[in-house]
Amino acid sequence: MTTTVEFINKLRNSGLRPTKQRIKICEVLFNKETTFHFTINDLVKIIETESNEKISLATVYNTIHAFEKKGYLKEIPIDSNQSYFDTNVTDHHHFYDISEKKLIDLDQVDVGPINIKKTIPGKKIKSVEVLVKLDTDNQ
Amino acid sequence: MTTTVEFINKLRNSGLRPTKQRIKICEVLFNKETTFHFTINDLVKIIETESNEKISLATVYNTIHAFEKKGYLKEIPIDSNQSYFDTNVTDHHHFYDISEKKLIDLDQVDVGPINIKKTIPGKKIKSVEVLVKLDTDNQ
DNA sequence: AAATTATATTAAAACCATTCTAAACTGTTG
DNA sequence: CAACAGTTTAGAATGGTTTTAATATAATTT
Repeated sequence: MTTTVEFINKLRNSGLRPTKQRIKICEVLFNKETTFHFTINDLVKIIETESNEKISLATVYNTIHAFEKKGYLKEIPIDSNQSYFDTNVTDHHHFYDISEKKLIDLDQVDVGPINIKKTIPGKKIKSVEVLVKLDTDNQ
Repeated sequence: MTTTVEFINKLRNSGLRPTKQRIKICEVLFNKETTFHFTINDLVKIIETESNEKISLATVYNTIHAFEKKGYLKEIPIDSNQSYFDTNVTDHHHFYDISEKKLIDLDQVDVGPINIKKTIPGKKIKSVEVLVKLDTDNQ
């Protein structure tokens, strides 16, 4: 079970003071049984439904960005005008269901090892992400 | 050498009439020795510099979307609020240089075969894209 | 615990890539 | 030439994200 103390640690590690709003964000993000994908709008809706209180967009963006920077969240690259985030920060990949605009986790095992054979001088690889786009299969 | 006739074909295939503006877009996109990556803003700048005439954003977006739909261009998924396109429509992948915000092609050979072992009922794979993010290597 | 300082929250405004709109324009056809 | 269909355009609208500046809260100092 995740405790409030852990949330406070995550916040402090991210350079943020533990406030009521931020702890609420933590509860929504990190107190679930499974990891999940979300947009900022999704998140705001969940928070406001669960807590029956409004939260400012600025606070949410602030906190999410700090968490992402620290590695407590991952942003998933999709060619969309909306950012998708993942509370699953282990190394893995994604299906993207185009028609439903939904993400589905793809374990590393389901993709196999990827060995990038090209290098760029002065640059090092930070991440390798595979995005598999899915279409409806109308045979 | 690419000719105007080919541009007209591409346009007609994409359901667009060949107009002066659209042919200009084709010249910028398809009359280069190498393929390249661009944002809409990049493209507009190139067009206006090369032709010394203004072009409307709406025209550019229209044309680019029609080409993308038809497969004459590819959109590259990056976690950004800006869309990146590629005139290289062969199957390949990308490096993304985070600090310079630049894309670099990664041939399939440089990545190796990717075999997705998971399937989703009723869905078929439309594309498999690998994005390798690069950081500055300050040992 | 009060006072002080530093940081957070907020609503609203600003920003900016993209899309939409409605009027003017172009080209084609009868 | 008139009528029609599709095109271009500037500017407005949209929508996700960021910034702002006033107010509130948390942390630190006394």
